[in-house]
Amino acid sequence: MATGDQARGAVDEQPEDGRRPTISDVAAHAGVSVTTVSHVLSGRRPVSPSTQAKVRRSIDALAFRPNEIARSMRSQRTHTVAIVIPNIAHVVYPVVARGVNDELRPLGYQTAIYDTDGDPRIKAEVLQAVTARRVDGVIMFGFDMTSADAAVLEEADVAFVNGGLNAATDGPWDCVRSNQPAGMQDATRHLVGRFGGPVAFLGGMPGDGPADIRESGFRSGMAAAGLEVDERLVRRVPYSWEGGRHAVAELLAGPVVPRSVVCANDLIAIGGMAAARDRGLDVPGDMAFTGYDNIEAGTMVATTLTSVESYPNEQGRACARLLLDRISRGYSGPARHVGIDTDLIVRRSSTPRDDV
Amino acid sequence: MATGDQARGAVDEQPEDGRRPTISDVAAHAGVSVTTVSHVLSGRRPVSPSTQAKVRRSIDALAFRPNEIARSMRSQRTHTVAIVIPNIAHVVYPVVARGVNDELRPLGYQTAIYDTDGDPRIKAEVLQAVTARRVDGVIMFGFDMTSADAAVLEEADVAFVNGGLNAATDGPWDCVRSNQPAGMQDATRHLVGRFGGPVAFLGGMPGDGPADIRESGFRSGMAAAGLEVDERLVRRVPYSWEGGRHAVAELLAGPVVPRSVVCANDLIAIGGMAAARDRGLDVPGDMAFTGYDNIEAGTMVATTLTSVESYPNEQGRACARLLLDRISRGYSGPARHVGIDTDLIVRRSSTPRDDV
DNA sequence: TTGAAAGCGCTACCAC
DNA sequence: GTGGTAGCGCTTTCAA
Repeated sequence: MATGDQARGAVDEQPEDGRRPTISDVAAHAGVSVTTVSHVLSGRRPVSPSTQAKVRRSIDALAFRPNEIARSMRSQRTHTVAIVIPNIAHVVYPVVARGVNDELRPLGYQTAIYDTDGDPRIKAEVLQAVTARRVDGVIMFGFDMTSADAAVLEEADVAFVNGGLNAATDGPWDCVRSNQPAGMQDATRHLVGRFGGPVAFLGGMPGDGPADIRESGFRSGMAAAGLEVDERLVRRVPYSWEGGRHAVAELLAGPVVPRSVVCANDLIAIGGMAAARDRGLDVPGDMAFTGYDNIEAGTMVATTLTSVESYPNEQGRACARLLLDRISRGYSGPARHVGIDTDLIVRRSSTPRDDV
Repeated sequence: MATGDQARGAVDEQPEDGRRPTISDVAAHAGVSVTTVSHVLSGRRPVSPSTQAKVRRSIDALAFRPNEIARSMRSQRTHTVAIVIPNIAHVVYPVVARGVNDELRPLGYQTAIYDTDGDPRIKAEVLQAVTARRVDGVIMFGFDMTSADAAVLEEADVAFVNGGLNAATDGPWDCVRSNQPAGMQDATRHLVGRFGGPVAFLGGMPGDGPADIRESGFRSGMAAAGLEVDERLVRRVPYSWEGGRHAVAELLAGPVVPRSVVCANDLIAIGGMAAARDRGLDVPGDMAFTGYDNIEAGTMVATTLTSVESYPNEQGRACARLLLDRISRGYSGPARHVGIDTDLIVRRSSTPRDDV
């Protein structure tokens, strides 16, 4: 059969000397200049069809792949974007990273994920590493970004976007923020509207996520509903199942038992529901709950959990778009701040039986 | 106060022309040759203390950071390792990535995570990209790696390790495998030993994870326990809560109701338990379950789930170590295959009440 | 103990 | 339509 020609085209004709073929190997093989090879590769200059064909044949024959490092060295572009996050094992960050990747890959950019383990020292190292490696842009997600961080990036002349956690005050750089106060407020009003008070708030520990911002959302939700906050029902606990379980157990032993419990994340809520159930309470009949993050586990528990969805994928995409504006669309205007709205996903933990 | 000197040392004295300082800027500033600067940086050649001091002062003054791209261009090493995974949003992969990172970072390597979205076309692209960017090594995790993949890597002369899914037959390259058959077998024997038959197996869909390998583990567990497999109780369902719920609902409507249910992952098990509970069954009183993966949700459900822990972090670390042997410790011997054992984490779903 | 200079593989400016 | 060649910023001979 006549399989010979095409098949042979892809075969490495070069003596295998361990060295990858370079552009000048191709030029020599095709009998043209490196300039010409470069131009058939880039298409930045017309090359006659016959020469093109020759060159392409040589490229195939030698299995030539341009060395991106050398390319970057000249062009000062790496077509790589770094996303720096505190902890890849945390629920939301992988989804954010996917969003970034989804937006970037079609445009020929690679996304490299860097994990700092929530350690500022490692963050600094990573920042040095990515700037030294000359990535085209950096997405800092889930950090309260400091001016020092920004200075490192600016000095290295690499574009960046900050996303994720709401900072006390956003710096003069591009930001993507989930509208968490509104999310908490929605949850609070929803719960109060359906079940009334007393209302408890189980917040996360400060420094381990957006603790304060969610509490303030709760408070404004209460204000909007015209209710006073009972400070005895406001607790800061670890962002964990155990934290929620413990807190609800304590509330149940306390002077005021809440009718509604607004939780700063789903783990707290799920733990809280478990504690309520352990004491023989019905959820939501005796005590209603909302969570935050809309994790999968919330759909798998006996009483499915009403939760705030913050669309981390979309947050990632938004970061990527802001960054692309700067690194490939030439935007160099003032910093932009984009907000991503949340949605309340209502499930059984806040749905009176009659409504089912 | 005498803060002047140190503070000023870190200040950029160079007129800000937008260009980052290079090694020759430092040389000029210090009044030495670039060679000397290079050697104080690398320590590969003795430099007189006074010269060293001069150079270091200039480095600080100019805030010089060596350009890693240029460095890589000469040295052909990037000190970057890529880990390629099918889906960063899947439970286990982030943990694997952390394991890799934990092992690599102390040695000065960066870990860049690449997500293929489970798409072989994207996998090929990523492989091309990663080799063109000349990473020092690649960890392919969670793929049934093909010889074609291996060929790409080998031709590019980049070291690699395959980890995660058990392939039908491992290729002639370094592999890290979780000992899944033994894990399933343990779970099966555990369940049978405590509750006996009939025993059901709810496996995942082929092509969407290690479906066959887990089923074969189940079968050998049954054989070890001296029980026949009732084929009516062996089902392949999606690796999801809904898949498990549906399957158990069907089993309950069928001719044989299982006493024990071995599930190929935790989602299936949790969904299955929900279905059992919906029909008024007690878990484990009427029907006992085991899962696989030991996800967090398994500790948050009403009846906590017995599950197989496969130590993905350790799998990642093992991959990293094998890779390091090749890229920095000069190992070039034959392919090595390392297995990571699993443990059965016993919880309430398989613990008779008396035992609690 | 120090320097000059030749590249690493590529792009782009100039020339023809 | 095509080619020569000067760098990108660094490391590493070779020479002093």
